[in-house]
Amino acid sequence: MAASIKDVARAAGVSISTVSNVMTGRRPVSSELADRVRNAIESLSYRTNPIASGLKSSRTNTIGVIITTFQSLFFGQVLKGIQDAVSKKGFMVNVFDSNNNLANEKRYIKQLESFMADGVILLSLADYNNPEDIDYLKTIGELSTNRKRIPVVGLERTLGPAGTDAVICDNRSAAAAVTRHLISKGHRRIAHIAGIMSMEMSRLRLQGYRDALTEAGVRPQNDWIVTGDFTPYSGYLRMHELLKKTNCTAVFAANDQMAIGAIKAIREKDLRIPEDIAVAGFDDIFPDTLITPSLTTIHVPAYQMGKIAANMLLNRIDGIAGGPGEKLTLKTQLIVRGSTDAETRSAWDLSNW
Amino acid sequence: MAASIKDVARAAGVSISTVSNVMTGRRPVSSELADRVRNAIESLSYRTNPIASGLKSSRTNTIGVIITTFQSLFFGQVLKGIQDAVSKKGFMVNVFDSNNNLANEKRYIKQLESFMADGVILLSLADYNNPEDIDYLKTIGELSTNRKRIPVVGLERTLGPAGTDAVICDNRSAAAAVTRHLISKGHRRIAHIAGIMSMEMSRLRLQGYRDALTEAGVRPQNDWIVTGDFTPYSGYLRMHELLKKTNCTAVFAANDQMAIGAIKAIREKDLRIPEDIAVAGFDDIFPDTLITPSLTTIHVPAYQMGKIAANMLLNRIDGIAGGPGEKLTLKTQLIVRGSTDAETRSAWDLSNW
DNA sequence: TTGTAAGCGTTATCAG
DNA sequence: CTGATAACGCTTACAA
Repeated sequence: MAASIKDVARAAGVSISTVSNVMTGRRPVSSELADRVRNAIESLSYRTNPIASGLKSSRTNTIGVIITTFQSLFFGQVLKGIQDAVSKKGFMVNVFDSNNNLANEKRYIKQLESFMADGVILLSLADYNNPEDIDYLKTIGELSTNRKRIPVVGLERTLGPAGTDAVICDNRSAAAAVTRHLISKGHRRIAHIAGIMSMEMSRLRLQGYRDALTEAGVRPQNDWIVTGDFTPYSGYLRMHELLKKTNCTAVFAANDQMAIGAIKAIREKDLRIPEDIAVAGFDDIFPDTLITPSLTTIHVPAYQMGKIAANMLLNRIDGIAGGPGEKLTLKTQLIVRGSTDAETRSAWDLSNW
Repeated sequence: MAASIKDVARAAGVSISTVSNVMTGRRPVSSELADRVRNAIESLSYRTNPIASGLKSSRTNTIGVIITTFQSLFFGQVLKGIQDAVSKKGFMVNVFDSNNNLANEKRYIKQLESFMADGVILLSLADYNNPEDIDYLKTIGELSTNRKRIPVVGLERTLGPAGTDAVICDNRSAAAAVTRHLISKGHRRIAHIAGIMSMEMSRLRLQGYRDALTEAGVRPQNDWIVTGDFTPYSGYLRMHELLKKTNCTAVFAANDQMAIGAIKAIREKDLRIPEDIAVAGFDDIFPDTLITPSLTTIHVPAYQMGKIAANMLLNRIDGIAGGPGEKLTLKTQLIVRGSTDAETRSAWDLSNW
């Protein structure tokens, strides 16, 4: 059985509060007693029991992370960033995969709440254009202001008007940039494979696509816009639809995985990329440079996003950050590769995977 | 503030023990009182506080998972399997990335221990050929038998002679199989890019490679064997070395990521694959079919591995499984693709990522 | 500066 | 079957 604070107190011949004070440093202890306590701690190899401590102080040194799927290279990077940031501070990470299902997300939030997680990083599926979800989002907002105070940081979206922290990237303008790039290559009939539409991120990317087309005097046809679920296979299926219904010369997918699926579909029709159809994605995941042709995309600093989200959260937890929610927008960057520009050749990028 | 058991007891006009008994079902309660309690629970939306409960019962409903890196597609799949298995039972998963560093692994184990995790799934870096690590491995073994009883399941390796549970794949015979395949293609001078040698998995794969060569009457030269760290970049660097030092016509890398790095190096020398040099890997991660040529490999059922490991662990936790450690070996399968066989053409596999 | 003691929300052991 | 009550290991007023 592991030694408890009592054992240490007995061994050092002091009271348990003195031991506690040595451990936490919250109150001064004379150097003589402190030494005795430290010796006892050492020889009993005592460590405070975080469960007991948590019961009293409502602190678990655990943060929850809820993402929509582990099967995403993008979130793998984000998770890594989070882990790196919090593990230095001795926090543990409880990960959950909502599997793109809001019911799961809600369940996990409750679990985290009753588990007294110290904070949550959340990629929410709730939609504040949907009346049904509004209550839930309000609940999330209250988590931060409650007596229990579980700060929440949103990933890739704000969590409602209440204004909790969030770290996002400029989806709309980035989507416009990549669409503009397609236009600059002479394309006019540009299709879009959108992501899950209950996610704001997807709507913003669609919006940016529209912006750029409108700007160029092109009226996007309804036919040009199809909706996937961010998986490669959905990109593949939707692309086959587009090939049947439209005569587009370019397609912009809301993420790289769908773009890669789209490329497969295009290939099956023996069309050349980019000569017959140009393809662009969003995220910049490592397979982009492995495929031929390599994929034009928007680089999103996923690792940084995780790291920053974690640091925002830690600041809230420590009470360093106060006041209203902060929204941090990360810079993205257009990366032109062979799928839109036959001249460009890029080597396999082997770093970071 | 969330309702506590006291609030429920007061609202229902019963004692807290009765409430507890209704919650846990550990002792019978008259239907009348049970109803009153259930109503109170409902209207106060009471959930037992797992922290407090854990303090008393030494149960946290949390399992720890320590892997060597998140940056691996392989472990992403494993994690998904674990998550799927345990979340049904209401367990949370604490993930840690040891970053291929034994010191981190040890630290995380301690953290998990004092956190009273109910169990641990561990891909350990400790080496029981290394005297320094033996004590640590003994500690791991004791974790399961201690008074605290934290069962541990090993991933990809057994955890020492003590014999805790483990789920592995038949690394040695699979490595022999892939090497034999290379031999059957007419290769004699076959190089090997080994993994981190403190990991048993790496040694077994090397062993299998030797087995097959010996069997074919080929004496592997020392030059032919180099050591990487499982990253693509290390495969790239080691392959360049091999190209300089040897005149091998084939290379077997201990995992796919290194194999892909090797392919890049081979390409840079303007050599053809598989005509000039054939390449094979191990794991079967999804990028294998995205690259050209696609990569011959050993399919390891990563998701299953995670799921099975989790179920073994849950059985230990529930006390269903008793007795000595069980070692489960998963079947692997040789997958021949274009990197060793010019005739073979495989399409992009879009499933499961 | 130090010690005593009252909880935190449960579970488990007793009597009743 | 039910209800007091004592732990579990710690933090934190409050007293000394």
